[in-house]
Amino acid sequence: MSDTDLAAVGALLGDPSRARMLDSLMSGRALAAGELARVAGVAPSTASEHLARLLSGGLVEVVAQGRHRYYRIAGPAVGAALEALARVAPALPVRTLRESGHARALGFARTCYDHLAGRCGVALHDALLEQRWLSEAYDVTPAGAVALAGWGVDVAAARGGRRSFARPCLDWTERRPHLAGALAAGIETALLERGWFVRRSGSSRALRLTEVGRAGLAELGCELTPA
Amino acid sequence: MSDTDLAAVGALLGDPSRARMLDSLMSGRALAAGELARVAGVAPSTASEHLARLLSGGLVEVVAQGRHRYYRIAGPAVGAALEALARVAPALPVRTLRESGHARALGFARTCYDHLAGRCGVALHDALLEQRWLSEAYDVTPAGAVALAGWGVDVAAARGGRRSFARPCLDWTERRPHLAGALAAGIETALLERGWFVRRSGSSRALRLTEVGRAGLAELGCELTPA
DNA sequence: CCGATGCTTCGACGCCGGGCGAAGCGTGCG
DNA sequence: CGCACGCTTCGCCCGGCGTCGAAGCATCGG
Repeated sequence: MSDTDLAAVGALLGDPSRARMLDSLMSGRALAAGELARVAGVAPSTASEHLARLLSGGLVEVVAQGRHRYYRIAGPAVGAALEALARVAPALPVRTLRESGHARALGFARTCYDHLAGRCGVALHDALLEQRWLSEAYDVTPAGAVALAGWGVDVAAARGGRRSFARPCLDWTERRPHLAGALAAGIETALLERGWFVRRSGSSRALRLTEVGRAGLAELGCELTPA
Repeated sequence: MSDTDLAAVGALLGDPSRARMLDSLMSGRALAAGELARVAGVAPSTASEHLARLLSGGLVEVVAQGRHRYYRIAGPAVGAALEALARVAPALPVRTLRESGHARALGFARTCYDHLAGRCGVALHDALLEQRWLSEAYDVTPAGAVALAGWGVDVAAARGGRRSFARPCLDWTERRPHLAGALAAGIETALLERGWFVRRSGSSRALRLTEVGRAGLAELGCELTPA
């Protein structure tokens, strides 16, 4: 009847527990089954069944390490689909102060699969173009190559893979583009490495901008409202 | 707990009946509730409930016309999400000869939300670049503007909207890009208008290449295996 | 080796939601 | 004006799936 089984993958995403797990994994990190059980708020046994389903559905992949099994998003296509879906999903009404704080933090800086998003992500995107580190065709300029290398970004490696090098990705909170693609992933890694951002404890995707990071972004000409 | 309600959208897509409805609507056309009930294979009452859910979830919108209510995909963002999801969804094992024929037809030519996809879509994409109607940055060249105007494509209108003008979109059967965006939608409309393609009866998305269309594509340098 | 830890499998339970037919409501045709 | 038609709402049934705890397997530490 149908060509692809849209319903099957939809059903996988349709369960709140599984959705929370996937949302956590959208940080780009691989998480152990136990941690995923905790973020989903279910018993380990329940989480295990969910993960088995996600696995056989091809949405996540697993790597066994010792007595832990680490799960992660199966590939860029899955990440892209989740991004696209999140853009459609309506924002939940904010209920508690805690959630409100969390939402504000997400709007300011978060990871989007494996790259930087939120107001910081958009600001960085704009700055990279403004400073001509990136051309309008989203290619790295000679000046940009030097500067990015100074940040510890391996531009050549980002260009190597099959994954798209760099592209704009519409930010679902800002409604303006941030940078996505292999290069964006490399930049994200480098900025975490350099301590410009740290992952907020207790939240899977929210990031905190450090003083070092704020100074670094300011040097690029990024204007950021405090938080 | 969560920022967006991924699960809510997923649950909407997770039901086979709703998925079939959405798949039909991915043709870009608006369909009446009764037709959607038929393609989903459920009673009108059941279909009505599904449509009410899709409506309140913001995935479809409705326009009342006489005693019919026509439903269609709510917007480009929803279409993009469904496309991205279809790329993740595994192809179902083909069970019947009829389905096999259908699958072959889909692989050859189909609509992807509102533009041309499948082998024909990829061939057209390649030809547009090859003939330099489109630049490598996916902008229409002067020669392309003239030629497309001859097809009846309103290039200026496509450029006007907020929607992206033209961009590559990875084809999930060919694993090579076809053309998407406002321009692609205009081209699709023009080619249907000119009778290069006709919608296959009984299938929502599959297209049949006419003799006129085959000749036209050949003139562009498209090489197409028979079917 | 034996216990602790992390994860999965199994069995049982409960509930949500998809299914239908009948009835209600609005529109269009004769 | 009244019947026919398209669609939705309502009440009901039932199957599927998410949930947990207990038990079964691996791996690591002593």
